[in-house]
Amino acid sequence: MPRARTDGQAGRREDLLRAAAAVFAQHGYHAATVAEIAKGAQVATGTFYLYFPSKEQCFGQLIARFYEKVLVEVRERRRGAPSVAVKFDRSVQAVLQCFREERDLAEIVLVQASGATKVLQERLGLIEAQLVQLLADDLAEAAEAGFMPQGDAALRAHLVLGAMREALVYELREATGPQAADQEVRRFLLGAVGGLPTRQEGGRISS
Amino acid sequence: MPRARTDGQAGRREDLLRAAAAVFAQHGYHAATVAEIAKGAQVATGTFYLYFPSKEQCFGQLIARFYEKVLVEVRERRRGAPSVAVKFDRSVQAVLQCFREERDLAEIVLVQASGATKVLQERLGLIEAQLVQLLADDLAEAAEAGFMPQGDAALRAHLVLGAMREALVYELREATGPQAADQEVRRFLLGAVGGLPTRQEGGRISS
Amino acid sequence: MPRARTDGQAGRREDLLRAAAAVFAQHGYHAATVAEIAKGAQVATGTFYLYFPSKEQCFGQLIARFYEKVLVEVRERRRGAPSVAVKFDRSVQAVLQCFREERDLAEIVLVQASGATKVLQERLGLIEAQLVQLLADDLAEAAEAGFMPQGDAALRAHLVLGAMREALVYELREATGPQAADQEVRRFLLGAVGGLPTRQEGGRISS
Amino acid sequence: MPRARTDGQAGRREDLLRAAAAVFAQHGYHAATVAEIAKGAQVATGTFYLYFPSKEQCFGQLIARFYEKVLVEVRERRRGAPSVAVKFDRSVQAVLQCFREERDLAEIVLVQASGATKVLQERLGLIEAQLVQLLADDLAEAAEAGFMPQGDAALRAHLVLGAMREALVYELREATGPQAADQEVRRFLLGAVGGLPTRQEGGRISS
DNA sequence: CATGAATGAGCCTTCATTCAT
DNA sequence: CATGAATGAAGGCTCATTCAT
Repeated sequence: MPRARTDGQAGRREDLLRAAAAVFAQHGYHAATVAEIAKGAQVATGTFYLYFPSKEQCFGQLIARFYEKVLVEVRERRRGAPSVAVKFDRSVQAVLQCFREERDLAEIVLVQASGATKVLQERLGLIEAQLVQLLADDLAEAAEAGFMPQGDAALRAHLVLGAMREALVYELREATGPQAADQEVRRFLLGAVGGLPTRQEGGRISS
Repeated sequence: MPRARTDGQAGRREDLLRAAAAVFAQHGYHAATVAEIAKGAQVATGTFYLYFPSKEQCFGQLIARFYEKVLVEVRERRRGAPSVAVKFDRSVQAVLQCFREERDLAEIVLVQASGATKVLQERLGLIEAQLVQLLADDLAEAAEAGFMPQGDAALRAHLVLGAMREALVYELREATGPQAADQEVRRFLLGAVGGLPTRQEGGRISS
Repeated sequence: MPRARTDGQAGRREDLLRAAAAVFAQHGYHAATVAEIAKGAQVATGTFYLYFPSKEQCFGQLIARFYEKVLVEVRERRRGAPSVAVKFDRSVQAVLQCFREERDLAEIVLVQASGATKVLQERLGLIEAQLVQLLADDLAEAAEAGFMPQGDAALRAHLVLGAMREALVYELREATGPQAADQEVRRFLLGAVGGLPTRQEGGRISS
Repeated sequence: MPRARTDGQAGRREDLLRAAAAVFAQHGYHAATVAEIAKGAQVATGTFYLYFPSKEQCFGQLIARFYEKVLVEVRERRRGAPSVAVKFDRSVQAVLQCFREERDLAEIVLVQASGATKVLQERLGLIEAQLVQLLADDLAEAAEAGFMPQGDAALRAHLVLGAMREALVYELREATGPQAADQEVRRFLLGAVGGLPTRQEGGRISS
């Protein structure tokens, strides 16, 4: 019996994804049960399987969907940047912002994902690699331009990502005000990366 | 029938911890089974429970034991450092080294731990906090001394830790030569942290 | 939205029965899903229940309809047979022919039916009993006439049916030419039954 | 907690097989639940999986074990038969006897097996093929010797098997006295197969 | 101390059936 | 009549944990 949706317009699928995000974020991949997700979306257990082939795929789609949105946002923001430094800085800002806007998904991607299936981890790895690539390109370009010594750009990109990840987790855990953090993180990363000059961006970076 | 231990002197407990590290590292917390751990230690399943109250506790002890060893090593290395910068640099080096020496435990602490129980995550968080504290103290001191702008030292410490974590994971995954990476990571972090002068340490940092 | 029927005149019900026969034949009673049957008939799942009270009943009707057609055919062919032997032989031929004409239904009745519900098995048993009865009557009559020793005619009829069943299944599986098989089966059964003389029927039996 | 076995000597595995045979025989493959089998063997559900990898495999082993015993018995009985006819007759008798001795397994192999998985059906088919082969060899030999017209020996063997199967099912259902049936079936089959002379065997066959 | 067979709660997943549209 | 999304009971299977030996 197809019970009418409480909500006006959004679909069952969205309800389920929302509920899934909440449950996965709170309990982690394994402790989360399909039953609870379904309950959170106010549907029967079986309904979950009308929209997702499995719990694993649901988790995977949640991650993919979000991370791809991040990538889109990052690429958008980078467009037309006047310099490598700005491009890099904007990428960082875009990532931070995206994650901040979605607490549950941030928790899932940053913390819980590693506890999931191997398949899932690989899937996430593939997407993450794209972001790493963008950052690595910038860093390679910057090194080329003499802003920093030559070196393993990929490793550097990972370092940047790692720092951002931890910053976000820190915010998630400590509920620190994002604005203050933002400045810190950007300064930290720009410094780490060789003191690239980005004076004109957002103004406040120039310490 | 108490089967004679293969090894000369170490105890059952150590066998089990070793086996547990291997199994947890390979499969992650959830996919690891007590049966496989016991098998790896050449003991019966029940024997596992003679040495650990539960799978969860076993995992916890594994993490705690290792991370505390890291802390000890870090504190040791910091003793008698001529400056904040050196103290900080030495801390970073100590951490990197410790994790590199124990691939399985590194994998567990850095990657698999987040997939475990909430209890376990909190336990790990508590220990990690001590390391963060050390780094944060250094960074606060450095800021005090004018080496870098004042700011949220704890956040900065987390950034440092995040970068290190990712560097190690990168090494774990890509099997990069550690030595090259080491230089990169140290330079990255020292740059990030304000260009602290550490010329005399290890020599090779001066780009 | 009542989608127009593809076929010219036959009803939804027939479409469903046809689709059901195909699906049941391919997957067996349990592995067959109502959804797939409906899909095969190009109808919505719910529509299935407009024509059948349940999956079980659908299967039952499929069997009953077909087997009753077999009975009708058998009775028809027996009419006016010059002797018991001919009557018997004609019955056998009729059964073989009917099953051969409907591969799907043959598969269902001969092979898949036994995997179904108890209720269904009983239902099939009841119908089958009618065919057994005809054969048993012939055999009893033949014994009466001295063509074969007295004995359990019902058992003999079952033996005949069993042999026919297996012959058909053999054909179904091995895709043997039916014509050759036909001779074998008839000879086998007539021999088994006491060498009843049926020279004039179909001609080719006389070895 | 390993509860002591009630029975004196037989193993858990046997208990489970016995219980499984009973449950499968009564309900068929699909309607049978592992829970009920376990209950029948007075063990917990999980215990079932200590002895069988799956419900499907359990069913498969049940069938295989029994049918192979049948084959062994048949081969044994055939040894040293003075003629093809006797060899054939003994085979039939051996099969009938084996099935009669194990009602549950007979029900499973003869009736319920076709409702099971495709994998299982193939497995059964493979074993059955061996029995068919033996019979086919006899029939080919008999044809060679001129006792019956040349023809498709494999088909004939299937006919024989089909008749036997149905006879057994008939007995299973009607609870007829086996002794009377035995004579009928043997006479039926020997007649079917060309009136092979087996006077000396069991004496009573000579009609 | 050691063993390992046994336990049983718990979870993912399927699918016949219903009913609001 | 037709639709097909929704339901939810039911069952196979896993594995941390226990305990009689």
